[in-house]
Amino acid sequence: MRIGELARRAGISTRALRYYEQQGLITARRAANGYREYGEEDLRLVTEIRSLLTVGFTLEDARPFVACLRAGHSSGGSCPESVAVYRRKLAEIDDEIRTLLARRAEVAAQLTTACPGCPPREQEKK
Amino acid sequence: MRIGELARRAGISTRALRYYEQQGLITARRAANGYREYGEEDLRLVTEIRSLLTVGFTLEDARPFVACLRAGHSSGGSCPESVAVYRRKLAEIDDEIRTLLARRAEVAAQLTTACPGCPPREQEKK
DNA sequence: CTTGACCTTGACGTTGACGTCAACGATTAC
DNA sequence: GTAATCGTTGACGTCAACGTCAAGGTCAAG
Repeated sequence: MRIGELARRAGISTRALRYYEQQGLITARRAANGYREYGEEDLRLVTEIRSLLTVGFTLEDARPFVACLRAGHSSGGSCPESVAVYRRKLAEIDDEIRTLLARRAEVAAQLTTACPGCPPREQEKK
Repeated sequence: MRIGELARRAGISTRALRYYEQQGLITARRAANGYREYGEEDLRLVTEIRSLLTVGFTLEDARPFVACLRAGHSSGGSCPESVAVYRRKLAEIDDEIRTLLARRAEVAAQLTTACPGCPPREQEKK
């Protein structure tokens, strides 16, 4: 399939696909006229990249997952490099959560200080 | 005082001060030679801006606080516009926290799916 | 007089993942 | 043949809060 079809099926733009290729995440063989030609396995790669991006991974983070899939593994996350990225990401997310909780407390404190009558408006915990 | 001294006392760069001025957050009278001249109240403004930025506010968010201080209030957060920003920020922070918690769960789930033997490594709740 | 420390206004670089032209060739439909 | 729809490679724009030159003026000390 060509780039337009892959883009539609993956739900992204052709620009994004060319960008991924430029970043070395995916490759495409070329038809005689210079058009990019993709197979089903490329859709798989793009899908993996997308799902990683939507949970906050960078393209750089996605590299080992793509490599894992291309190495023949059924899951992009089953290689040790991918697992390492998972762990690092979890740590990063935990850090951000802690930072945000601290900020929230700080802002709430400033609000009650500056405006003693204002209701605190508790956050519901899940 | 001139820009260098204000920068030192506020703990920021002169570039940042010029940037704040360019964004209309602070103003400076000019000496005969063109140098910016600041007073103690400007240090107060800059300090307010800084403390807001460090808790995740944008310069745009800081505007009403600066206006509040310049209007003569002892606290930048005691004006209704500032309180509105406080509330909006709290909502934004809560949103981000929720998003991050969802992401964390998602990533943890993917990790255990891709690597069933890997220890979950629980996050400590505070 | 000249160094050195300060100040001035531009103006480009940073970061990530693309969006959005521009200017052009290829293919298909009619 | 020609219009519509695809594809190609650049290359600049986006967003925030500055960092980092560049090229030059100002001022006190020695």
